[in-house]
Amino acid sequence: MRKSREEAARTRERIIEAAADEFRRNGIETTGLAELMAAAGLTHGGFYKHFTSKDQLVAEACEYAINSLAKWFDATPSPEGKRGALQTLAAGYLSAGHRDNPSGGCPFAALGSELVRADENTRVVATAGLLKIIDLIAQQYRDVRPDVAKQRALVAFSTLVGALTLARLVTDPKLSNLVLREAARSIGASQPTDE
Amino acid sequence: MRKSREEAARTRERIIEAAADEFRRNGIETTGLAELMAAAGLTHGGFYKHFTSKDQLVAEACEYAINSLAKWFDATPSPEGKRGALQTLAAGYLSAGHRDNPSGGCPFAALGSELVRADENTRVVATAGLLKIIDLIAQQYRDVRPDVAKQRALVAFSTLVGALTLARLVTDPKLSNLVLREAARSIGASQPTDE
DNA sequence: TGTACATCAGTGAACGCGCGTTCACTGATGTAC
DNA sequence: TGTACATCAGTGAACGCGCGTTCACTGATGTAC
Repeated sequence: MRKSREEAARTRERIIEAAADEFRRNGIETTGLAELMAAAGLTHGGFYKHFTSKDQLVAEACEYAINSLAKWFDATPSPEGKRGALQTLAAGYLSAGHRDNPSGGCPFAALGSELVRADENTRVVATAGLLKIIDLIAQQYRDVRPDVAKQRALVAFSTLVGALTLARLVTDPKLSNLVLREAARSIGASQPTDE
Repeated sequence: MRKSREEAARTRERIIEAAADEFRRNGIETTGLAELMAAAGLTHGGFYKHFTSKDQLVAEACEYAINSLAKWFDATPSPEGKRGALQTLAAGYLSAGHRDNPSGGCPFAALGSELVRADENTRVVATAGLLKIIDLIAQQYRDVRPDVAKQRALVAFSTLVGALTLARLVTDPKLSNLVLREAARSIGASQPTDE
């Protein structure tokens, strides 16, 4: 039954990816290890060959999810049409697609209130990840001092996370769309277009 | 052992209050009924004399918590010193006290990502509650049309919820304070002072 | 107003269930000579 | 390069535990006459 080193490393990565998806879709506390290992195509017994505890996996899955978000933030902002880069970024984050598919999306929105109660290590990872994200957003605020850009980025990201969370929990689709639209508009307005 | 009708009604209310507190402090899925009933000074067996299921309690506790928030939003906004009513409201919501004591505070920030996965009835209650809160905030945007005020209130509340959530999950106290401060400043700036 | 009976709020033990974690086992992979 | 042995990734059963829920019971409250 033993697998080669490379295959084992790939398995480990597969568990992290499955965990990142399942946690964001279904919640951290609500997702069991058996369900998770099954999603990775394994039985639950092998889990502890790769991780020392669920908490360790939570931290690594959180890191993985934040890195995905950072990659997206880094790749997205090429201005399209009349929109500036920041508008494009906000529109993508606050899209119906992102709202309706938490699994591949922002872990701060999908897990925000759960992360508050997560163990120290996970919160340290989340803090470092947040700073990375803030830096990427801050780069979109040109023509202002770096510390001002960071301040604006913090506010913008707060609005993004809050709006996506509210848009997801609301049962009225029109209200949900309104939240997304207005938040996107407000962030777009905070930085004038290149026109 | 039987209690009078009034006492039973008071017990029911006590359970709801304890649940609203414990859920916000400890999470919905993470808080057991036994723990909850103990917090209300009862044994867990009696729970089903008052509620048909945990889900029903979740919905009622959520409603209770939102009503508390609405009362606070309704009572707070008397401008103090140089601040306008909206600034005062944002400063209170984004205070260190609120951040450090989720139990009596905003359920959208404390439970946001859990409410997304809550049962239909709870989300309906949360949606109605959100509309009430938005209306109260919108009243602070004078001199604009009501629909514009509602749009601004939605954005402002998104920022409040997102900022408080991020401020709570971060392990660095300075960063946490910065998030609160900048979000408060941005909301204050969206409506000029009365001066 | 007093008595007899029904009601039901609250207790505490018990239910099945799924959780995170452990463990004996399997057999392909890696290592030593 | 070939053989013998150690390693260890993955399996599947089992562990104790706490969960939401049920239930028989208690005894004060409420109701009927």
